[in-house]
Amino acid sequence: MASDPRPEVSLGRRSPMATTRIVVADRNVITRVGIRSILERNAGMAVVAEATTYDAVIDAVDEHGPDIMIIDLDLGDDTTRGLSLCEEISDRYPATKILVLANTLSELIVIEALRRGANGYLCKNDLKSDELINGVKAIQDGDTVLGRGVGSLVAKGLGSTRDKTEHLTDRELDVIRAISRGLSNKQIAHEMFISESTVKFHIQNASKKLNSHRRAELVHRASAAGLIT
Amino acid sequence: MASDPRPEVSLGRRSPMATTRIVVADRNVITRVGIRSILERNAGMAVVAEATTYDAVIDAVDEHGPDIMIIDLDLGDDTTRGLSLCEEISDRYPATKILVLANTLSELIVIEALRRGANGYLCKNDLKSDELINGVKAIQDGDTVLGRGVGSLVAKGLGSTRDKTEHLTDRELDVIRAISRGLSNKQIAHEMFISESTVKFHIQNASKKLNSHRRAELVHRASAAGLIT
DNA sequence: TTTGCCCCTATCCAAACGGCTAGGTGGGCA
DNA sequence: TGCCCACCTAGCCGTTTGGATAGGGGCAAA
Repeated sequence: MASDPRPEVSLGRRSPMATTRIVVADRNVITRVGIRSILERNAGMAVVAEATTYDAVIDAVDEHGPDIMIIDLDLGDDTTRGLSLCEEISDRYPATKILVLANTLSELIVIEALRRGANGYLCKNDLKSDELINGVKAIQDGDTVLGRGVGSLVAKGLGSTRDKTEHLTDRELDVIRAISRGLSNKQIAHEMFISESTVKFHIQNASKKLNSHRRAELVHRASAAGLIT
Repeated sequence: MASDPRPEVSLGRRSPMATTRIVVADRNVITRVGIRSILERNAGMAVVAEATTYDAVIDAVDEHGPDIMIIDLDLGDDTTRGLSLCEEISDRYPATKILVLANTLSELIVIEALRRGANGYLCKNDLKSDELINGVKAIQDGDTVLGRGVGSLVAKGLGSTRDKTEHLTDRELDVIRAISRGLSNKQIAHEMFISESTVKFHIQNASKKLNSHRRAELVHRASAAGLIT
């Protein structure tokens, strides 16, 4: 809990004696405790609050105005809300840097997160302790940090996917979710009160965006991207 | 690679009142550190080793013969190997209890894990610290522990799904993976050196087992069950 | 006001799919 | 030895798709 004040070297560019105040948002205790332990082994970092829901994140930031916000986008059942959260925080508290700490690596999400104000994106899997610590430091220094694999993924997709990816629209997502439940176009049309043609239209558009040619692939990609559950 | 930066306490031989010796297997440092912190806040529990790969788990168990093995099935890219691991450990070291600590809640995986020798299944999401600690204690006492939500899920599925679920066979999984890549039956047939009929055959069988009627749904269910990535 | 996006609809056709029945092979286990 | 099971193949038929093309209406930002 209490950070042990080990006199570490490299106070770097930051002003001496300044503690980096961090808020951690993750629905998973184990992860929260883990992050806290790793960071607080490091002089000058203190986790001042933990949050487990979207609303709690807002409250925590309001209350503590932290230097860094470490957040797992997947707090509830909807990653999209996590993204909005990035936007809201970076709008209202430009001084608070945001580090996304994700379970999965998805190009779509990375790009969206960065567009909405995230300053870094690390993937929990195979992350090393010092990568986390250095990432936090770098972000505080104003850098943008993309973890191993993340950077290349984004770079690779910048030319090709980025322009056409953007978002899937709400209707497109609805349709994909319906497809994942095994419904036919006719059934989806009936359920959504639209014509079968429209269903096909949405599917075609979503397919172009996710670069797939079969509904099964579409579902898989959307699923892998965390867009559907 | 280099494991934890904290010095381990070696306690010599196990005395009657000895500590519970625990091995933690998870590819995620944050999680490993978190589990260690939570457990070691508790007198009488010591994490004696950490492992990040399937092979390392075997080595660790060989070397330490722990009382409890806490494992995330999803160590590599193949959950199935995690399941085999449960089987191997519980065969070779019946005294070592196995607690599965999963990211996702999947009926199929829970049942498989239990059948293969796991003594408990907790879901990391929304898990509380004391649930973890109490779970470990209960398992050491010989109980089987199913976390909140897990138990009811299994119970609900016992009559319906269990008999027909069984396993998907290797070929069935191969086919599903191919489908998720957007391949047509013809393409899959070509890729797997079998006839289109056979592809359809595997799909039909897999569909019955996962109770789906459309390949898109099949992919989604397999994906949700962690059977494909 | 123009532009752009999202949403909706339509029709056409070849290809793919699902659901079925009815077989054949080889390995492992009782 | 016989049975079970994973695996493989075949053909049929109606339905569902993918892909393309060609529109119209509404709403908001530029």
